[in-house]
Formats: sequence, C-alpha cells, structure tokens
Amino acid sequence: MATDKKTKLKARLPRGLVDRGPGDIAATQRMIDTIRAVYEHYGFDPVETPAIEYTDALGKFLPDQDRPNEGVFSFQDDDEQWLSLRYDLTAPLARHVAENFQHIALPYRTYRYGWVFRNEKPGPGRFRQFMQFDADTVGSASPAADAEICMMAADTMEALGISRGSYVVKVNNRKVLDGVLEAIGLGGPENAGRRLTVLRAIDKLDRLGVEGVRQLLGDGRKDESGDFTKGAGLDDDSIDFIAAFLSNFVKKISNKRFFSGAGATSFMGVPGTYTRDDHKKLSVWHDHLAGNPIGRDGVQSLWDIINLCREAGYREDRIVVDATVVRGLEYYTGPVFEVELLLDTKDEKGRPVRFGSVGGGGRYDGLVSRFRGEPVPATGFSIGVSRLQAALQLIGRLDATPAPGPVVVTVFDRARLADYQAMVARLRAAGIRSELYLGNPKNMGNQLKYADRRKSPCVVIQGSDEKAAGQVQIKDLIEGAKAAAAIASNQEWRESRPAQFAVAEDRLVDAVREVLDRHGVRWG
RNA sequence: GCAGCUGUAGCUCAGUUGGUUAGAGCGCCUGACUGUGGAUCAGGAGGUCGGUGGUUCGAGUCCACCCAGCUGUACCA
Repeated sequence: MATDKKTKLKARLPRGLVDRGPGDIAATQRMIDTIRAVYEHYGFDPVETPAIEYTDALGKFLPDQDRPNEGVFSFQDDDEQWLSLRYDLTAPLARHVAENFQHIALPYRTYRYGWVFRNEKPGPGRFRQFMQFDADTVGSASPAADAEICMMAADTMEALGISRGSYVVKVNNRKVLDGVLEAIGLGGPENAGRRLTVLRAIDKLDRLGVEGVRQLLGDGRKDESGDFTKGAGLDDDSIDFIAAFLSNFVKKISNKRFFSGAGATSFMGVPGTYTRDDHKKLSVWHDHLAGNPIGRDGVQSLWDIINLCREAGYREDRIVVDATVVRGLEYYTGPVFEVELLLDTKDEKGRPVRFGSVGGGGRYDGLVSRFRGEPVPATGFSIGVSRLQAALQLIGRLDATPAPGPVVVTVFDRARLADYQAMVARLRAAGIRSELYLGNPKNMGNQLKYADRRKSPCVVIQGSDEKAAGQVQIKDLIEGAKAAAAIASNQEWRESRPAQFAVAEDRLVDAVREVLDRHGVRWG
C-alpha cells in the first residue's frame, strides 16, 4: 500500500463547507421543529423539491463558458442540458407551482426547508452549502399576504428564543427607491448602471453608516486598507434627497429642486423634523415623492402592509419600515423584507462580527408567470437557518449540550459476551438507549473511561462474583463524578466505588431506569 | 477578483541581530493502580517549522514565487 507521506491522500474539506456533529445536528433539528410549528400554525403546508434544477428554471442564464460556476454550481447532463444546484428555495417553488398549476388551489400557502448552494466567498455565518427555511403564498396580490409573512417572521424569531427587541423585521418596497432614483433624474434605461451603483451604496448603510454611503453616492470612498471604491458621482442635492430616506429617523428636507409642489404638504409644519413612527415616516416620504407615481405607489403599498401589521398588534418594536432594504435577488417586484439580529455578536477574540440579515424575502409577481402566460402574484420569506444558528452559537445563545450517551454494558469476561449482549437487548427492548462495549475489553478502566467520554449516565458491570450471586453492578457515572471532588487519594477513590450498587439480575431494567429518572436523562 | 496580516506537535502558542540536537502548556498513550472514571506523580509517542526555489560556511529566522487561512474591500444571478 502507498502509505508514505508523499503519496498519502490528504483529508481535507473544501472551503465554505462544514462537517456537523451531534450537537449541531440536534440544534438544527430543534430550530426546524420550532419554525415548522409556527408555519403550520399559520396554515402553511409542506412541499419539497429536489436540490437540482435545470439552470434556466433558476433564472440564471446559461453558464459562461469561461466561468461556468460563477455564483452557482452548474454542470451538464448526459444530453448536454445545463443543470444547477439550487441557490434558494423560491425559484424551484415557482417551477413546481407552474408545472403543477392545475392541481394547486390558489392561493397556495406552502413551506419547505433544505440545503441550498452558492459558489461565493465564505465568511462568518456564510457557507457554500447552507440551510434555508422558506414560506410562500402564491396566487395572492393582497398586501395582507405580505403583512402576514412579516408577522410570521416576527413570531418565528420569538419562537426561536430571540426576544423582542433583539431582532427586527424590516419592510421596504422597491418602488420607493425606484421613485427616489427617478426623482433625482436617474430614470430611464440609460441610467441603469448608475442606479445599480446607488442601490449598492444604500445596501451598505448598516456597515458604512450614513457618511460612508454619502461618499459612495458622491465621488467615492477610501476604506481603512486604502482601497478606493468609485462613487456614483451624484451632486449634493441629490445625495441629501436620498439621505432623507435612509435614516430610521426621518428628516424632512427643504430642497425645492425635487418638490413638484402638487400634493406636497408640510410635515407638522416644521422642516427637519425627526420621527421614529412609521406612519409619520411614510407621510414624509409621501410628500417627498409627491410628483412621482412609482414612488407614491411604493409608499402606499408600505402604508397598507404596515397598517395591517399595526392593527394586528405588531408594533415598531417588531416590524418597521426601512428604505435601506434593497435585497440582491432581482426577481423581487415590490415589497421586500429582511430580518436582522440586533444582538452584539463577537468572535472568540472579542471582535465584533457582522452577520447581516438572518432572513429575507419579498414579493415576486413575475417568477411563476415566466413559465406561464398569465400573471401569478406571489410573496414569500426565507430564514437562513445556518446563518442564524452560527450567530446564536457565537453569542452563546444556542443550547449545544450534546444528548446524553447510551448506557454502556461492560465486558468483564470475554467468554460471556452473549450474556452481556443479552443485557443490552433487554435494556433496548425497554426503550433505554444502550450499547455493548465493543473495544478491547482487556481492563475495566478503559471501559469506564470510554463510557465517561461517551457521557453515559451509567454502566452495567457483571464479573464472576456478581454472576455467582445472581446480581449486576450498576455504576451511576453522573453521581460518581460529583462524589469525585471530595476524594483525594486514588486508593480511597477505588475502594469507595462511588455511586455504585448491586441489584438482582432480573431488576436490571428497573434499576437502570431509576438512575436515569434520578438525573432526568431522556433521549430524543 | 484586489489589498493587508498570518502559516512552527492533535489544539493554543513561544522561538533573541541568521548559529549545535526546534520548545512550553493542554490533549493523547503507558505505568504507579493486573476488578473500576476523577485527582496526583513518573515516563513516552508525536515536527520534511505551509510548499518550491534562492542568498549564506550555516535558514524556523532573510529574499522571490506558489498554496492555504483570517480580515477588509469588490461582486453576489
């Protein structure tokens, strides 16, 4: 065999991918169960689609010959058609709905979770394979469908143990920013490039702050490493106008250049008034976009959604209007949502870590109709389970305690292996998680060390003495660990045999169960 | 993609202006203790110092390139 170091294959994991152990898996499972319970409660039904789709169904154009895997993992089928790993759960759902349109009763309320894949640079909470939990309402254009998604997102966060005030659901409408861009003269196809630059700049508000965004909207910005990012080249008036939409506090500006006059009303009679109230915020935006039909449409849509949320009792501490929510995915047509964690996240060296949003979504009225002639409105939302889990883990808010190990039946006398295996069978038949020690049984110490490392609650021992007396020894490892603190010498430790007792063979199951009950040990 | 920083034992790291045989803590294995986890003590294994090439009598240390990781930045359908 080729076992020398030169030829030995190196075991390694591609970057952005992780192996997951029992603690992670259990934590994910708990999160999934919690989210599913909320979605079911809201009347959503599960449906699942595969991880692979035809590339064109995902809305991605055919892969570039030079870089076929840019952003999405793609490959060619036997018949040379391009296939891709899904990069979200929304596009596959749209395909599923379009393909099964006859059999689906609209409005269709549905949820699913699964792994999705993105071929991007990984970072904290950013993986190339990660889990999303998605919910959608297909076939309703009502703002009530959007409002419901927002409320469900808020409820889900709280169900996951993230207290009110530690998260916020942010709502925006693409049309508000479209209107803003049009108002400052960036409408029309000839300005598409600059519009994109402006939207990218706005998207960075949470990282760079208002000043950083202003620089990006203007001449450009130089970061700490000295790297220069070219700006959008807007003039000060335009930047002021955009900035009026950026803050959670709304400033009414008095720049006449962008006011049509018609329909513009003063806000509380005072220019430069600040507010946190979403209704006031929206009325200011409404005034700013008075002469702009697209922008007013967007404001009206937000007004409808936020009213429904407020009437249902969801206030600014849970759902807010925020014009800086851009969202990258192009298929969103109007309302967009984002859930942000407000908790401070620090890495192991105490440095702040930015996780960004842990969930997002929006209305995608064009996605299903791509496959059909008719318009099919839809709105939905995805929770980034993997990212949220990584964030909660980092701030120590995730119960990562591994489940207790099994009861271990030790092997004292190799010739009596069958007897020990029979004991294990009895325990298992009684519903107790248990196993036979399968390592080298040459001494008891190793077997107990193994059980200790397995986090076993107790072990079963039967040597020749016990066998002769028709008994088994049960050693309570949890109790024993506590007793260990008081014992200093090894001699004493071994002679006292802490937390160990003998019972008749036929009482094995009962005695083990008593030990488990005493410590509240439960599996699954 | 671009820039900066970092690669030394399984893990966390030290290693002087370039100078003999590269260290520590933790972990691991063995023993004291052959019918019992922990603690203690003693011993042991484990390294092509990220890779390749160069400068030098001599390189973990200096230089070039490459690879990987981290951070920032860009992109993200």
